[in-house]
Amino acid sequence: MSERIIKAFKNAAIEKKNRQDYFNIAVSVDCVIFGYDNHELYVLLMQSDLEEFQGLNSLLGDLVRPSEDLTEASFRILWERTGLQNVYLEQVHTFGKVCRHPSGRVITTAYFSLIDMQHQQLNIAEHQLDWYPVRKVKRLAFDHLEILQLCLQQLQQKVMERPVVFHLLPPLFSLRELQSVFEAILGIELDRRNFRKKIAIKDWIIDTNTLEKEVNHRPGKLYKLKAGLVNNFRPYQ
Amino acid sequence: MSERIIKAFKNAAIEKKNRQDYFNIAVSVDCVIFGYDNHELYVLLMQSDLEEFQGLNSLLGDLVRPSEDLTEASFRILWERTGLQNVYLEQVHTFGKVCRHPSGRVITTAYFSLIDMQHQQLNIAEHQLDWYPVRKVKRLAFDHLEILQLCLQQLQQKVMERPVVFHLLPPLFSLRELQSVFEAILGIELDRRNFRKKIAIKDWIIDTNTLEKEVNHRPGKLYKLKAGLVNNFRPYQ
DNA sequence: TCAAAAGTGTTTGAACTACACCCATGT
DNA sequence: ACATGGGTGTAGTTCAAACACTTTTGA
Repeated sequence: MSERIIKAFKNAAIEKKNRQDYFNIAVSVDCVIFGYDNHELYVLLMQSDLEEFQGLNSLLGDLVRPSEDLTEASFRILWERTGLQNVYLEQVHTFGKVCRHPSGRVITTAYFSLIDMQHQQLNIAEHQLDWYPVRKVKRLAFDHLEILQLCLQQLQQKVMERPVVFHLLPPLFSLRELQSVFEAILGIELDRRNFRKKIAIKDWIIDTNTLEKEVNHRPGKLYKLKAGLVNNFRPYQ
Repeated sequence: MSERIIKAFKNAAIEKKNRQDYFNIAVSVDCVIFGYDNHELYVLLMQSDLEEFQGLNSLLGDLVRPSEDLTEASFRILWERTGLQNVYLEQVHTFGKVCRHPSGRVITTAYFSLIDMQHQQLNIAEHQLDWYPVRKVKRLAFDHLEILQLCLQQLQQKVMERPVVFHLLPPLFSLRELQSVFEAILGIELDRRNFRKKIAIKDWIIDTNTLEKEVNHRPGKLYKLKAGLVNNFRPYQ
């Protein structure tokens, strides 16, 4: 099998290499799991158990098994570490520097994921996971800080173009909450009236004719995401 | 070394796997090399030498060596197959389906590249390469058609935002040529006056105070790309 | 009645679209 | 002189930003 792969690539002016050489790269995926709560964007991190990175946090990642697709591996990691299924995942970039992992050659494909951290029950304690405000994350193991930053940047770029933020919110949400999510992601304040106009134009949400409850001010209308706008299991664009 | 990698990933609820299992994924890169000539966008393809895909073309790709970065691998392929150096490369996506390669498990990271096909001398004949109009490519080996389409889409999305098209042109070019490149990439016609206004606003190019020569009509002014706008060797965004 | 957030419209400048005529050069 | 593309401006429209007051509810 693997001899076939090497043969299949023999065509160019490459040197002959033996099996050992070509199958010496491990493949992993790392998931940047974003959550939102109370005007703040969070990322789910675990404690690195690598001695080189003692005391540092890292993203949730794992080696990809030969029998699973890259996306399957990401869904598996989310499932194994958090118990979540049916989450939104989007591939961002593959990091392939020779020395990015201290134990050997590992390339990793980064995905970001958006989840409703208030209403999904995570097995957080069980796996030593914790939510950290993205703003405050200054150091991570490996090149994970770089990965986090690129995923955030990607999220920022897409957030106004496509209806993705709704994965961070419960099924029913107020416009105030929605605006707050945008502000947390973009790191800027938005004008309420202009924001509402923009959202109205996008035609992403539906007025449910219900109101917020248990809130000590005038309750806002609750909206829901329009059906059919999101493909959860779309591995790319 | 590789035992260390497996150990390094032991933390989660993964099953113990032996080395064989984890190092059974090969890693390759595939390059979508775009060129422009005479109102048409081209892509550089080679004949697939895999029996499963006899008669079909494929992108230029190769296995990544354990000792080289992912980007280095792409530059190497470009260099080995075309003799080109210093080209513009941008990572697009990593394709990781289990069955995408008939000979075994190979994940591949796709890059696109933009080169000035009129003025760069390629070793085309030597490697059975050829330029094909992107519009006309209907079938390719592996999942390479999908890769090509995604790269084109990415190029289309970026082309108005960032000064990348200039890599498809010689150092000096007329506005007519520039517009033509945009039209070829986007597959639409543009209004000349509006296009010029838009480009003027971007502040990407400089009037060189020279004129086209050997043209049987009124010669256009020649422009050049403003210095400092492009990082060639930027592996992502 | 107060605090806190909900809800709502108008004005201005910038950018985008559509569109037509004269100009410079080679043959 | 003519054919070919080079070069330019204006009017109408759409989009983004700035900005303030009234309303509803709970305490």
